Amino acid sequence: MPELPEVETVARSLEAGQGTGSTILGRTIQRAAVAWNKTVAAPSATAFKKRIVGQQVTGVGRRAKFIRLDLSEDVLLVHLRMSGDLLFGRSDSPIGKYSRLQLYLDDGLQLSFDDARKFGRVWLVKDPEDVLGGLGPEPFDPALTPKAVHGLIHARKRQLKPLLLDQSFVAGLGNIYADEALHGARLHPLTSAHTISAKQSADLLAAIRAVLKEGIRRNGASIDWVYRGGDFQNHFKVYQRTGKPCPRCATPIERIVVGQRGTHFCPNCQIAPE
DNA sequence: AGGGAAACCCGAACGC
DNA sequence: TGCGTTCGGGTTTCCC
Repeated sequence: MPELPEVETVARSLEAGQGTGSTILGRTIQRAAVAWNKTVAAPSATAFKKRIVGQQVTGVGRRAKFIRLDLSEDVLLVHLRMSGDLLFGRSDSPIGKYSRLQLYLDDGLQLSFDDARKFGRVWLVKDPEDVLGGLGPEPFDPALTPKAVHGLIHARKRQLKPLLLDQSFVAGLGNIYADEALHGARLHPLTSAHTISAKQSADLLAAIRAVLKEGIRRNGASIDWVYRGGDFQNHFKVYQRTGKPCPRCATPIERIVVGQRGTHFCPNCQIAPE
């Protein structure tokens, strides 16, 4: 077994089944501790613990913003929301101030779900579709051709920004990536979906993929005081850059609120709808 | 169908 | 220094 640091952020390595992901595979959950009841989506922390103990990790993966651990009987789904973190380390590591759930594995290993703001949730379900069923396609799904995307967008009479955040439309975009993608495609966040051209739909799809790729390459964004190791926040073009020059045309970035969400855009590159 | 608002949280950043 | 207030992230739920 590879030498382990005390704790290690696990989310990134799970999808590929590399590193921590492969280290977890095959291990059995010996004991579970729930430090914040609401972290466990349902039905109760006691039932959750009773059910998960004894199960073996048979697979790891991701769907949209959910981390997925396949267990021998059930599937454990983890949503980090804003401030959540999944940490892997030795079971004798001190329990963090914000630890909400600990899973003790064999061989002295521990998987811990930490979350300062208590927004994150975990689900233990027989059928992951109970939780994931409503999600739209993955942005990198090959079936999502420019033509298919244009068909989907054109069918919607909705502002682009809330549409991109709608997980049932396309799964996996958050506020940062929606703003950055719209800037990349030179589309104004308030544009009605059904008014955009096929070319613009294709540009939007390309921009979504480009922004996600860059975010992944930079290990994600560490915003606020929540540090997770990534540095994408130093490369935002519009997000949280109100008043600063657009990297494309130097016009000051503006901030508006759309669907209760802070929305950043360049008023010159991203032309407002009539 | 789409939009708006509130609720869930709490550390940080602000105003006084 | 120490209060009180506001903010924002993702999602669900409810209401117009």
